[in-house]
Order: sequence, then C-alpha cells, then structure tokens
Amino acid sequence: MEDWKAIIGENVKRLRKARGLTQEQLAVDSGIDLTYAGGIERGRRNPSLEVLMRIAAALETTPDELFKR
Amino acid sequence: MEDWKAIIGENVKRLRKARGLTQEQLAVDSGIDLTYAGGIERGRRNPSLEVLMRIAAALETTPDELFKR
DNA sequence: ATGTGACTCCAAGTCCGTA
DNA sequence: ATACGGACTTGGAGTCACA
Repeated sequence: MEDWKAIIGENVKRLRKARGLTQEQLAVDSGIDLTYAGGIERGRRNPSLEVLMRIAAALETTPDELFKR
Repeated sequence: MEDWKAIIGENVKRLRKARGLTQEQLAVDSGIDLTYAGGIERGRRNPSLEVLMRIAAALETTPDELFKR
C-alpha cells in the first residue's frame, strides 16, 4: 500500500462525478474548502479520518469504497 | 457515521491481539508513538490517513477492515 | 470550475513522567 | 503491558490570490 493518496483521490473524483457533483459542491457538502477538496483528489493531501468520513458521507458512500483500487 | 473513532479503536485492538502483538510492538511496526497507538485504540484520536495505512500494514490487513462494525 | 503556492493556526503526533 | 496527563514539536486544517 504505497500510493494510497492517488488511489483515494481517484476514487473521490470518480464517485463525485458519478453523483454529478462539482468539486465545489462536494466541498460545501463536506464542510471543507474547495481548494482542499481539489488537493485531495489530486493526491496532494493527507487528510485526517474526520475529513475522510465527512467526504464519504457527502458522497453517500462508505469510507471503505474510497480505498478500493 | 457517528462513532467511528470507537469502532476503529476496537478493530485495531481486536486485530492487534489476534496477531499476538502488544501496543508497543504495533507502535514500533507502525512507526508511531506507543501512547498515540493506545489513544487510537481508546477512540480518543483522529489520525491521518498516513498513520491509518501504516497501522493497517503493521496489522497485515487492509484499511477497510478497520472500518467494519 | 479547477490547479497551485504560500501562507496561519491549531490539532496531530512525540516524549517524558506517574501509576 | 497499558492508561493517562503535561509540555512540547511537526504537520494537517483551513484560507487566499492568482492562473
């Protein structure tokens, strides 16, 4: 499990688009800044579990979905 | 998704014992402080994904196992 | 609508001790 | 071996201007 930042970023992006959301909408729903949401999708951030759970909730999914390759 | 800290803590503790590890061994293998490892098991901490991945690796499991109730 | 660098601030994470 | 608290240092949380 080396490149998990990129994997999670891809999953967030994929699920977000599947929900028809923009980064900005996801950010608002997750209670985070839109630039921060973008940074996660690009694999540049190392978010806390608290943030990850909020994103999973905003995407109406479970956190383990964000780990799948 | 309300009480995830306690759930993750229980899972870490359960899997750690199943592997026959002490908190200290888990901490060393994960590259974190032992007091911090204990805090996670007790549901007091909000670790980063980086730390969660290292713990999952030390427990020889996948991160999604840590989310299951 | 999204990518990026450079921030500030406070929680993440460490290290010491006691029990 | 584990729990917990205090004092610390590091890095994530959160924001902004600009492209």
